[in-house]
Amino acid sequence: MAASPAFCEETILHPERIEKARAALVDLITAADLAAAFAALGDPTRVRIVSALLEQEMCVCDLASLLGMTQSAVSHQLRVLRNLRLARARKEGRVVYYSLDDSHIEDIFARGLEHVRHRAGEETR
Amino acid sequence: MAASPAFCEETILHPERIEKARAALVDLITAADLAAAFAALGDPTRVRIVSALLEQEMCVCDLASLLGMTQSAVSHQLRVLRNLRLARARKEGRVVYYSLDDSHIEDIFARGLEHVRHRAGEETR
DNA sequence: CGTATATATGAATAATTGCTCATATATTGT
DNA sequence: ACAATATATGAGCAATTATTCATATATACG
Repeated sequence: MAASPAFCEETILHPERIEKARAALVDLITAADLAAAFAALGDPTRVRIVSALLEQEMCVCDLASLLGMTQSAVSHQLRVLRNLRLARARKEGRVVYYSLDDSHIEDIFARGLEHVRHRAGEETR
Repeated sequence: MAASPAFCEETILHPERIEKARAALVDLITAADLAAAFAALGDPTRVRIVSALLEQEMCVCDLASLLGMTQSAVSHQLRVLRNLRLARARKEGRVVYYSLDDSHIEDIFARGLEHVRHRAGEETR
């Protein structure tokens, strides 16, 4: 017996901490979903899009003009936000208006801003 | 006169919305900083590390054991979190204990979890 | 119906990134 | 000083991704 698992050859210093952490650890699926949601905010272009949509809903061509980017590039990024339910599309004729999907996004964005502005006040090195 | 800017050939549907959004739009530097912070949370491994650190501070080898990953891989990811001030290192002899750097992170993480769990309740397609 | 406009999308490419392996640094104990 | 241990780090590779270009879809207008 004692078939030691081949996938973990690591040293263990605090078994009780590992057990405690294992209870709190998010499962792989949740971790992947959560990472995907944060990754959607992990791009400067999408951050700027979200900051614009915080103010009001906007159509694709206005966003492209605002950001100084091509319609195609903006559309691709909007799809990312839409697929992850960070943004929502509303169609009116041939114009598609995008807005933020739920209030979680505004909260998360605001906290993120607090974090980087707090960090900006530190001397980094 | 009328030197039309070469970087924006896009159509404009609502000039007043663009002006309003321009006032709210985060600048490029802030967008990059914010995106970097979110991108740090945009990886499943780092999400799991953060979820473990929500419970208590942990050393590198315990984290490696918990996650079933090599010490090197975990150390690399911890550096990302540390560089962006999401995690903090405390050295005690040869053991380095990591913890979350500030309460923003816990808030952001919790809101993110709400978002994905809220989404999980929807029928996606 | 045909033309123009607003948006979406597929393919291709360049840049970024997560992990592994090997090795370096730092600390403890003998 | 030497060996063992905990962590950090540089190089390399495979996978992912942001943008561009070309084109497709959809709606409005004549």
